[in-house]
Amino acid sequence: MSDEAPWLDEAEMTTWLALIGVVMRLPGALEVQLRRDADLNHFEYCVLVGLEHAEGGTMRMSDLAFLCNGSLSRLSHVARRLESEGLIERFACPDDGRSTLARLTDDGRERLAQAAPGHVLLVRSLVFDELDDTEMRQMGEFAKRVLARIQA
Amino acid sequence: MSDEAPWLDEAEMTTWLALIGVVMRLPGALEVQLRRDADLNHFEYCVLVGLEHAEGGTMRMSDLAFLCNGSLSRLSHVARRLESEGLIERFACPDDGRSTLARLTDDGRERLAQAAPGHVLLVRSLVFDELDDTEMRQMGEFAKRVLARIQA
DNA sequence: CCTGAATCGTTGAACCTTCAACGAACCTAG
DNA sequence: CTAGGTTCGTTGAAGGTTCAACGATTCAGG
Repeated sequence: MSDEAPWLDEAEMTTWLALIGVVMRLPGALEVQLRRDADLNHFEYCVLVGLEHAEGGTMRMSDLAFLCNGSLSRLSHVARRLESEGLIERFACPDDGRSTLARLTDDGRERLAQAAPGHVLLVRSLVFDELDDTEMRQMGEFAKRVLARIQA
Repeated sequence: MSDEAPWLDEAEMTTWLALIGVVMRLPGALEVQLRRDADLNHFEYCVLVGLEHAEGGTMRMSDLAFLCNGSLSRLSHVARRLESEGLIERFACPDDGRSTLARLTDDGRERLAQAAPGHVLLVRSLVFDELDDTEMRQMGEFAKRVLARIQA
C-alpha cells in the first residue's frame, strides 16, 4: 500500500470529498435522462454502446463485461433482460465453446439512437462545458492513471 | 444544455471512458476492504464518517443524506440497519418535529476505527500515491466544479 | 386562526446487483 | 488419452437501492 501519514490532510480531504461526490452522484444524474429517453439504466446503455462500437456489433460476454466496468454475473443478468426486449441477441462462439457472443440487433440500435443524443448533451453539460481543452485532457489523464491502479 | 457538436471527439471520449471507469469501479474497490475490515458497505461507512465529523456526533437525516450523496430513502433504510446493529441511534429533533437526528454511538465509533485505517491506506494507494501535490489539487478542483454542476 | 403547500422521514414493493455454486468447455502435464 | 485445473457463462438466493405513496409537522397567506 503506502508508508505515508495515516490520515488525509485538509487538501487531500477536499479533493477526496469532491471526487467521491462525483463518483456517487454521476450515475444517478445520467440515469434520469436514460430512463426518460429510452427506458435504460446506465449499465444497460454501456452494454449497447459497447456492442455498437464492436466489429459486427458483436462481442464476447467477458470482454463486454470488462469494457462496461461490471462483473460477468451482472452482465449475464442484464443481457437476459436486453435479449428478452429484443435489443441484443446471444449465440455460441464458433471458436471457443465456452464463450458466448452478444450482438446488437436493429431494435437495439434504434433504442440507442433514442438515448444517445440526450446522453451526449447531458455529458457535455455536466463535464465538458465546465472544462477547457487543457483541463479536460488533464482530467482524463488523471482518471486514466487512477483507473489503472483500481484495475490492478 | 449545450449548443456544441453532437458527439464526443476522440480526446473527449478518452477522457470520458477513463472518468466513467473510475466512477464505476471505485466503489467496488473500496467496499472489498470495508467489508473485510468492518463488515460495512461504502455508503454505511460514509454515514458513520459523516456523523463522526458532526458536532456531538449528531446530524439531521436530511443533511446526512446530502453529505453522503444519497437519497433520504436510502439513508432511512441504512439507518435502520445501522441502528439495529447499535452503531447509531435516532431520536426526534427538539427544534423541528418533522426532523430526526442520528447520533453515532460508542459502538459505531469503534466500528469506524476498525475500518478507517485500512480505508485511508487504500484511498492513498489508489489515488493519492498516483498524483503529486499539484496534480492532486487540480484533480480536486476539477471534481469540485463538475460536482457543482451535477448537484444543480 | 385556518387552509393549502412544502418539508421531513418512513415504508413496502419492484428492481437491480452481488455472491456462491454450478456445469460445460478448454488446456496442459504426465 | 486423461485427470486436474482454469476459463466461461448462467443461475437462484440474499441483500441493497429506487420509486411512489403516505402520515406527520411546519410554514405562508389570507
